[in-house]
Order: sequence, then C-alpha cells, then structure tokens
Amino acid sequence: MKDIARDLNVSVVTVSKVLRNHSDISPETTERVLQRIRELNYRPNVAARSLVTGRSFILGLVVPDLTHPFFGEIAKAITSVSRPRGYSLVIASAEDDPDLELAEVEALLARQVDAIILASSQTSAQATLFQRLEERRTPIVLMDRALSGVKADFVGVDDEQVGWMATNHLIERGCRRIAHIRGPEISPGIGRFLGYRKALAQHQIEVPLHYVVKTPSADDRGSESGYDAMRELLASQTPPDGVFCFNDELAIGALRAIFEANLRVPEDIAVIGVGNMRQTDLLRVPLTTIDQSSAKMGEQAALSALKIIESKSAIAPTSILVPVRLIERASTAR
Amino acid sequence: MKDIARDLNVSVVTVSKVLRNHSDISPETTERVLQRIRELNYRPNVAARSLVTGRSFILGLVVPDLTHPFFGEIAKAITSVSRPRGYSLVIASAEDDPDLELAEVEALLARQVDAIILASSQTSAQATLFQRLEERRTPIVLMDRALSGVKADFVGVDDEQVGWMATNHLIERGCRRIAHIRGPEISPGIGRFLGYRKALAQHQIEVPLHYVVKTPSADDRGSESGYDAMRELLASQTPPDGVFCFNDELAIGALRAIFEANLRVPEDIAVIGVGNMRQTDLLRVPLTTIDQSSAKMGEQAALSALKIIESKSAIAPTSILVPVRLIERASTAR
DNA sequence: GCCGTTAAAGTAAACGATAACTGAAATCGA
DNA sequence: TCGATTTCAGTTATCGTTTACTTTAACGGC
Repeated sequence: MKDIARDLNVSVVTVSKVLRNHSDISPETTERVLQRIRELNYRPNVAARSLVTGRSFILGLVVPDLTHPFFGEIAKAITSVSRPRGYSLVIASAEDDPDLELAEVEALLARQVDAIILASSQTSAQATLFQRLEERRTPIVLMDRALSGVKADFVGVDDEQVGWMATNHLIERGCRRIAHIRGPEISPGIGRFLGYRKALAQHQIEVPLHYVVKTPSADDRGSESGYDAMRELLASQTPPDGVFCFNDELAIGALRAIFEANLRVPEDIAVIGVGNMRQTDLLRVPLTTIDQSSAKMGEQAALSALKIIESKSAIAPTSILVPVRLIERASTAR
Repeated sequence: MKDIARDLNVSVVTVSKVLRNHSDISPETTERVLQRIRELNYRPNVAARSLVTGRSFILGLVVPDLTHPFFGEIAKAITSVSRPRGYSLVIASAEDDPDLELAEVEALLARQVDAIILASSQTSAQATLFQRLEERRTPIVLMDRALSGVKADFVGVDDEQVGWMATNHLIERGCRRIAHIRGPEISPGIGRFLGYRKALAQHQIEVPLHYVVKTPSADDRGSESGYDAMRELLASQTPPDGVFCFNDELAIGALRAIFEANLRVPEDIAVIGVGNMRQTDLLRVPLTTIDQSSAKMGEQAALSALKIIESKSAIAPTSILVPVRLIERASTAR
C-alpha cells in the first residue's frame, strides 16, 4: 500500500479508501489507484486488517464428522455463500466427541472467527462453551441439531415432521406393524421419534414397546448398528412389516439384516430412511428416504451467520426450518 | 497482555516471552504469568501475531469436491495432524473447475496461509498459479493428482500400480476380455490406464481399442457416466468379461448397466473399482475395489506441508506414495 | 576489587492496515 | 459577495504482538 501511495503521490489512506470503495475519493484517483493495484497484483494483508477492525473474515464450522457427505455438502454450501462475500471457512471435525468439540470451538474463538456454525455432538448445552461465546460476543448458528436452552439461531429441519412424514408414508403403503430404529438422544433423534408416535397415534395404530430400538451409533458405525437393531426386531414374535430408520446409514444396515433373513423388501418389510445419501438409489433395493436439502441448510446457516455479523445491534435469534421432501423408491413400493 | 503485564508489574514483552516459552524468563515469573493467563482465560490475538511474524498458522486445502467422502476423509486427516500443532485448516471446494480453483488459491494466498494443499482439477499446471505461489514463497503440496512440470511436494498413490493391480486381479480371476472405463486426463486417470495396459501386455492379452472407454465425469455424475460407458461396452460384438473402472462411482454405474442387461456379476462380467467408497460393500453385489488409505494421504500431506513451513531453508520437493491394497468382494469372486 | 559473563527483564520500533478527525478547495444559495 | 456546504484528500493514533537491542544486577574468576 505504501508503494502504491508513493508511486501515485497520494497517501496510504487514500489507497485504503479506494480499496473499500469509500465515497471520499474522486473517480479519477480511484481509477489510478486501481490501475496500480492491478499492475502490482496487490492484495491487502488480512492480518493487518483483522487487527484493526477486530474482524477476521473467517467463519468457523464445527461438524461431528466431515467424512459424512451430509456435512460435506453443508460445508460446500456455506462456502458458496460466504466466499463471494470475502469470508473464508475454517472447518473442524469434532468426531462426535463433546470434549473435542469444546476444544475446537475454543480454538476457533482464539482465532477470532466472526461467527461459528455448529452442528453439535452435545446432548445438552455445555455451560462453559456458551459462556465463552457470550463473553466474546461471537455469534453462533446451530445446525441440524438444536440445543435446548441456548439462545442462538438455528437452521435445520422440522424433525417431528420428518418422523411423521416417514411413518405416515409407511402407513399409506399398508404397513401396520411399524418399527422405529432410533437415532441418538439429540434433537433430531427425539424429534423424529415424536413424529413417529404422532403418526401412529393419528391412525390409532398401536405397536409393542420393543418396536422402538435404540442404537449406540448412527453415523460412523451406523450401518452395523442398523443391522444389529434389525436383527433384534426380526427375532421378535411378530416382526414388523415396516421400519422407519433414523437415517439412511441405519436403513442400509437394516436392509442387510432383512436380506440375510431371506425376507423381501418391500413385500415382507418396507424400509424408509432419512438423509438421501448418495448411492442409496443404487442399493440392491433402492431406498425410500427423506431428503433434507443439506445444501439449502448450509446456505441458510451461512446467511444467518453473516446477517448477525453485519448487523451492529443484537437481533433476536431466529429458527429457520428448510423444507423436506420424501423420495419414494423401491424399498416402500408396495 | 497489557492487563496481565500491569497486574504482575512486568512488561508485555515478558508476558510474550512466557507465551512462547522463551528461555529468558525465570521459573517464578513464568509461573506467575501462566497463573494470571489462566485466571483471565487469555488467548493471544492471532491477527496481531500473524501481522508481525508474517505467518498465519493457517493451512489451505483446495479439493475438487468436498461432497466426495474421499476428500472429506483427507480433510479430517489433515486437521488431525495440524490442529494439535496450532494450525487451522481453511477449506475450499473448487467444483472441478480450473478457474474456480485458481480463484480459490488466490483467495488463500491473500489470506496468507502458510501452505496450500491442493488436489488439483487442472489438466496441466497453470503458469500464473504457480508463479504466484513462487512469488509469495508459499509452499504447496500436491495431493492425489500430480501435475507435470511442477516442482512441488506430492502425496498420492502409485496410480500405475493401482491400474496394474486391478487389471492383474481380473486376469487372475480368469477374465480375458478386459475393458477399462477411464477417468479424466489427469495423472490418476493416465496412470491407472498405463497400469492396465502394462498388466495386459505382461500376460500377452490383447483387447480391441474400443474396450477403453472415456467418460465425461468421474465424480459428481460418475455413476451416470459409468452407466453410459458400460452400455457402450455391452453393445459391442464381444462384450468384455471383466471391467476395471477408474473409480467406484463409475463402477457402481457400470454395475447398474450390467444388471439391466440381465447379466450376472461376476459370472458374466467381473467388475473392480478404486477408492473403497463407503457402502460399496452394501451393494446388490458388493464391489471389489482398491483402497487408497485416504487418511494416510491426508496425514502425509499435512506433515509435508508443516515440514516445509518449519524448515527455513528450501528443501528439495519429495514425492510420497502411500500404499494401496486390494479389497476383494463378490464382484470379482469367481 | 575489577572486569567479563550471564541471567532476567525492559525499551522502542515495526508489522500493514483502518478510524476518526482535520484541512483545503470548489461549489452553491441568497 | 460571503458564509455554508460539499468534495476530496491528508494527519495522526491505534490495533496486539514480536523482534532486536539494551539495561541492570548478580556472580565468579583471578
């Protein structure tokens, strides 16, 4: 910047103003400065800018597991919104470990990210974490997994609706003995379970208690969990004729267990998942699923974050729910 | 830092030295400072530190497609190495678009990342890009896809070996009319193709020219491409009895085409892919594939990058090849 | 008892930008 | 024609660290 200013016989402030197209500068000067900037291929030093503005132009994203395409898509969608506005994205993978998650958030705070987008692994809000965020006045947007008792923006889907929609679909397809392979005790798991019960109640369908199976892990080892859960269900006196799985991973495992038992899908048992994972349409029996439009979630999360950053005054936290849609494939086609 | 210094009646420099455990400070003072740091939950301002040291403690990663679990795993592996050493990871998804890739690299440079890890979409080194890197003296590590004529560290697999291994496996399983569904004209695509030819030559197997099929896209729309390519192969006078696909996506598409033609895998046609994608073991016919240990690749890339950053003097670029292994499943079990 | 050495801490400048003022010339309205 | 605006540019201080150098005091050897 100094060089440019010297070359053009102006002050560095003038150059700085041009850079941020401040209104104070005449068109001619602006053009001269821009010209020289181009010639020298000059880029402002982000660190210096950060230091004085107190902003880093970095968004932090903490996800439970980057390997999962769902979160990959979200990350991609976030950058597609934030990059054009000059924000970079720092990603941290928390490996579904609340302690690691806390550490990663701390690291992001030390880096003075302008906002944090968090798909939390925590079952409940960790006090220290949100206290820190409060101190630093760092905006936070919760994604996918809501945290009770946290006043922060949230972007996700209506999980109760998801559960209801899936269960209802099975009922429409004639299933009556509908089981549910549950997800973890975080908001999506709870919401989908509630939706499941609601749909059953609406149709006055009663199912035995053991039709709801808990699983230890829904992501990393999701397919194994689903397999185990389904075996448990198949072992019961009257096996279900329809299974609503918390997500596609579990559903894939469930399918495997069903095939091993020499049962047919969907004739003997219909299966539905959630997430519209890649390749679920290429399975032996393509899987009916509910798509959460992860791209839209990512975009919304980024927009929320930027909105908070750019508004000086505090604004009341909002909750954005993106639409879901059912994708019907062979696993429920009966 | 000022506060701490004032509270303890020392200078900020002393605090700064403690922070970087400089030898100049007595144990007692060190302890007092650390104590106060803990009490105040103080974290150094990264921007200020960057400004004066010229380092950002950020690694940049540019991948062609974050959605692809392969790159998700790599990103995760990189953070697992870099985070403990105080480096954050900024991720950019280039959408397989060379221009976007260039723009993303520029953005990372403006952010003064300490090193860039690049899985390039480019078919050949783009002059301007590497000139920029040269000017800025920003170290770069190439991943997965080597770029000819670029003097930079490289981490990947021996793609010729991959191609050879896959083809050889098909030959061992009794295939003689072996086709290859090619990947793009970048180093992995070329290497695997060469390996394919080498294996055929070694066994004096000749195949018609049209047994090698090019595809427009191997990732995003990989499954469709594989499907189309396989249909083309099936339409020939003497269809192949074995197909080596550039990656698992293509292989999945190929499988679909084969099933649609009412042929059996592996009895009529054996299929092998590369990448060990999640869920390929859950397909109608589980897919034999070659695993590239993406986690190891990511770790190595991070280690290379950190090594270059931390060594003052320039070191000669090295090439690190991580081992591959064949995972045999039903699609070639004959 | 003097001087050189070492240990521990401090001083001042710099990193590269921006923010909040201030100043000078040009323009304008009555 | 004169004061009031407006337009455009410059001055100065500051952001929170680190770096290179300096200071001070204590110590030890001869």
